[in-house]
Amino acid sequence: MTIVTRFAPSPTGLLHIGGVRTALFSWLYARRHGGRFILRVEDTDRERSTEAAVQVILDGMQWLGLTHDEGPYYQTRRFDRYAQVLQQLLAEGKAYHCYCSKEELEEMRNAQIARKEKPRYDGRCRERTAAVAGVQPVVRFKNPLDGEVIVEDLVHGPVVFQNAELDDLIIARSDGTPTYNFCVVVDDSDMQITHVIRGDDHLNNTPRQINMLRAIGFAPPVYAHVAMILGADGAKLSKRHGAVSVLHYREEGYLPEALLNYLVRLGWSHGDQEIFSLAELEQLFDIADVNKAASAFNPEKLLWVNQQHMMRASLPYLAGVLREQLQRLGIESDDRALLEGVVAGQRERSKTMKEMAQASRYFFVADVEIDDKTGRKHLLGDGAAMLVRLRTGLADLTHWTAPSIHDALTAIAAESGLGLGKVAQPLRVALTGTAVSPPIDVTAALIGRERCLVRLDRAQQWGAGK
RNA sequence: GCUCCCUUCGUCUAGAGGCCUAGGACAUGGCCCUCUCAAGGCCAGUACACGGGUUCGAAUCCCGUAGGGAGCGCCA
Repeated sequence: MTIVTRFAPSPTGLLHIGGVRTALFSWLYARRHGGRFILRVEDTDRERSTEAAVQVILDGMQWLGLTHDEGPYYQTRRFDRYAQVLQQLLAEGKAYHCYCSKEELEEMRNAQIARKEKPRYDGRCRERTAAVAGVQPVVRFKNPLDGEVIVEDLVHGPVVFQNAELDDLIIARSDGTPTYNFCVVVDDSDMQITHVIRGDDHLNNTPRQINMLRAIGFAPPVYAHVAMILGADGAKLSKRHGAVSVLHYREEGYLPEALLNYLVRLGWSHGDQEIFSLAELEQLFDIADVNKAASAFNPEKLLWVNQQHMMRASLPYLAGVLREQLQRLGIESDDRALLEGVVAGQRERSKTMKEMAQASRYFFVADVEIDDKTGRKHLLGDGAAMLVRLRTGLADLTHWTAPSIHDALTAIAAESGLGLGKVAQPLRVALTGTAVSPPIDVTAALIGRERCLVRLDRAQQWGAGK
């Protein structure tokens, strides 16, 4: 049997990390078993669905590399099919028209709540044979009155529901449009979904869906309800901490494989391993190993995972990402050698690619601006004298490479009777304008002889002006 | 209120009766390395929600309690 999974977001809000994680689980599960992964957009709520939200889903999935094998399907384009199944259910007596007014239903609910009962439709229109004049009826599914439904859940194990707890839910509104639970059932059956992996807020809907699936003659799929992701403070995820569009993480300089790695570790693990490539996950991931409990989103760990991936990724790949991040800062560069050199020098001191770009301006611009406080500390007095020595010592270097620059600097330090720090810091400030950069020899090599000498001159001028 | 779900360090997790005086990771503190900042290495502190059972033995099994979450829409 071919495994078929699906990701079925509704384009009413943002595609955030919670949705991404269930998408990842579905995608991984299909990959792992050589199955198919379907993308289905549940846009039946025409009031709240937006084109922009659909685009974020599509762009986000593409950025993450969670490619679908089928779709995207849109529920709004399948209304004919839903109507067809609806007619079939009505004809077979498995669904019925309900003429109850909203006021009547409201009254019923209030009475039940007053009696401390679970509010539910009592089925009063079940046996009605005649239409009520002037009322456009809704259609309700005839749920079994007794017996039980067992949801075979891959993460929770079997979960038992009594049919008596369930009521006859509305599957078509009075305007004829189908509702969520009904569409899902028709789609899952038509698309021959074998494994439904979704948030556990749907666990309670599952027995109803199973009953409907059976009514239309489809063997229910296997379910896996995964817990939601909580905010860093343990409260429900909100815009404050992470409920932002997944594309936000791209802007912030996270690598997609790192985000995925972080997300998969929320509720899943493989021994003591923390860092996984996508290829490894395809081999190792199993939905049955996913935890039942909700987990909190930890931004610090995401940062760490991101850096781990940065330190493992290929230079050409990261150079491309750095180039994009620099563009966001208004810096253009097509110098692949420079970009790769900067990545190699900066990746162990940057948590994100955005941070790397921000800390690497001096490699790409013509001139640097010397931070006043830093300059005063390193470029005046002994520092000023060192600038002179550096200028003469570096000007005639035969080869402008990190090793030869390093040799020249240690020679200057030795003959001055100073530590390397007294030599490197003035140079660093002169070249970068700041007190922080990759190893000074590497930094100088990347900036190049011409710009280095110019910057040394400028630094001297800067000091003279103080 | 009713139904369902969940509960190991601050956080993510390992743990499927003895290997647990509970392991790893992030974060935190200290030390080492060191031209800055990092990265890396070493060390430290901190957890089985609570109460009963079952058992020679329980984080692991059972039952309660407490706490948290979800659902109960002509929303998805």
